[in-house]
Amino acid sequence: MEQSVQTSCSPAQRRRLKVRQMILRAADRVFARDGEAGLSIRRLADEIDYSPGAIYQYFESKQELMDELKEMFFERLLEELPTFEGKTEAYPAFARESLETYMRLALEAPHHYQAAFSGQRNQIPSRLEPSDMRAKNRAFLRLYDMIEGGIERGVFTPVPDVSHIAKSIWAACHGLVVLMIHIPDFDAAFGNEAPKETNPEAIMARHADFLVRGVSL
Amino acid sequence: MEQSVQTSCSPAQRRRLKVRQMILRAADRVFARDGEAGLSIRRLADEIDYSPGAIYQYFESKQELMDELKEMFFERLLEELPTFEGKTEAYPAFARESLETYMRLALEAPHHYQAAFSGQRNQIPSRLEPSDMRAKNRAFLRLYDMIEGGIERGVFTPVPDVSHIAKSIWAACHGLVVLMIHIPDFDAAFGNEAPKETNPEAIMARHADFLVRGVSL
DNA sequence: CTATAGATGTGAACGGCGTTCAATAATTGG
DNA sequence: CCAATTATTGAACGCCGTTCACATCTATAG
Repeated sequence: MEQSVQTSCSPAQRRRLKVRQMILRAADRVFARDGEAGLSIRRLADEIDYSPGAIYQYFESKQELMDELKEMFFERLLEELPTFEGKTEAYPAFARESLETYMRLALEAPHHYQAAFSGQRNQIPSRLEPSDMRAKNRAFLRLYDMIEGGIERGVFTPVPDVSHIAKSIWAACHGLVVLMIHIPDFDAAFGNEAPKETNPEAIMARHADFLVRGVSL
Repeated sequence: MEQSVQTSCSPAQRRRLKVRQMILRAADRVFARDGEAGLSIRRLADEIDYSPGAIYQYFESKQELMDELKEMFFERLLEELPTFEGKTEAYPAFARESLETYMRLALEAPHHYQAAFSGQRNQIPSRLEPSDMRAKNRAFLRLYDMIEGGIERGVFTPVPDVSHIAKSIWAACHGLVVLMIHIPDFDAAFGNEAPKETNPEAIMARHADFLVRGVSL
C-alpha cells in the first residue's frame, strides 16, 4: 500500500492475475480440444502442474470458470463484427456479413458456443447500463442497432418493435449453428436433388440471405 | 412358445419389456422434474426400488436410456402435428400451425428438447428407408413435405432445393425455442417500447408468421 | 537478517457419479 | 421337482467437484 496507484493495485496481486489468466488459457485449450465433457478440474490441474484444490484459490467453482470461458466467445464476436461505413445501397450486404460472422465464429468454436447456451439461468438483456453488461447482451445490442440502422436508412421494413425482429433473426442464426454443430453434414444431408454444395459457408450464406430478405423492402 | 403368435414372442419376455417400460417411465418423470443433471442411474434405481446395476440388464448404458427419452419428444411431435385437409387459401395458416406446434411442444418439455440436441453424434436425415428412421428425421420429412405442398399449391415461392428452405425454417424454430428455454422472459425482455405482451405464445406466433411470410408468394 | 503473518499450494478425504462383476435369489422349461 | 437360465444384488473401480487441515513459500516489520 506504499506507492499505490490504486488503479492497478498491488505488486503481488499482479502475479495472482497472471496465474488466473494462465489457468483460463489452459482451460480454453483443453475445452477447445476435448469439449465440456473432457474438461475436468483434475485434468486441468494436471495440465498446469497444479493440485486440483489450488484452482479454487482463483475460481469459486467450476461453473465460474466455465462462465468466463463462455464469455470469451462473445467478446471475440464483438471484436470481429463488422461496422458499417458505406453507401446505403451496401447496407444489406453489411447485414448479411454481420449474420455470417456470428455463425462462422460459432462454428469455429463449437464447444464454447454450445456451452454458452446450455444452462438455464441467464441475464435478461437490457437497454440500460451498457457498461458492465455481459458480452452476450452487448452482442444482441449490436444486432438490434444493425436492424434499426437498416430501418432508418429505408432499406428494411419499419416495424413497431425492432426487438421482436432482432430476436427472430438471432434465433434463426442460433438455430442453424446449433443444428450444424449437432448434425454432421447438415448442409449436405437430405440430398434429394443431388448434393451440389457441401461447404458450411454456403448454407450459412443462404440462411443470412433468407433472413435479410425477410426484413428488406 | 405354446400358442405363440410369433409377433409378441414369449410369455416371460413380456415381463422384460414391461420392466423396461417401467424404467423408462420413471426416468421420464425424474427427467421432466430435475432435468439432465438431476437424472442419475443411482437416483433412478432408487426411484424404482432397484439396484443401480439392475438397470444395465435393460439398457446398455445411460446414453442409450437418454436416447430413448429424447426420441420420445419427436414421437409425441409426430402425433400432434396437424395434417392439411382444407382449401388452398388456408395453407399458410396450416403452415403457421405446424411451426407453432413444434415450438409449443418443445417449450412444454424443455429438458427433453434441450437434451435431444446436446450430443454431437447424430444420424444424417435421408429420404430413403423411412421405416426404421428415427423420429427426428421423420419429423423433418413432415416439414419438408409441408413446404413442398405449399409450393405445389402455388402459395409458396418455388425454389430449386426445398430442403434448403426446410433447414432454414427448422433452424429458425429450433433457435427460438432454445433461446426461450435458456433466457427467462426472452419474450418480454428488451422492452424498449414497453413490454406489451409477455406470453411465450405471442412471440412464437410472430416468429412462425415471419417465417411463413418469408416463403410465401 | 531474521521472525512472523498472510498468501499459496498440497494431498487426503467426502460424497456422488457411471459401470462392471462375482455371487445370490428368482423364475422358468422339461 | 430339479436343473438351467435369468434377474438382482452389493461391493468394487476409477472418475468427478469440492473442502480442509496442514505444509510451504513470500514478503513485510522489527
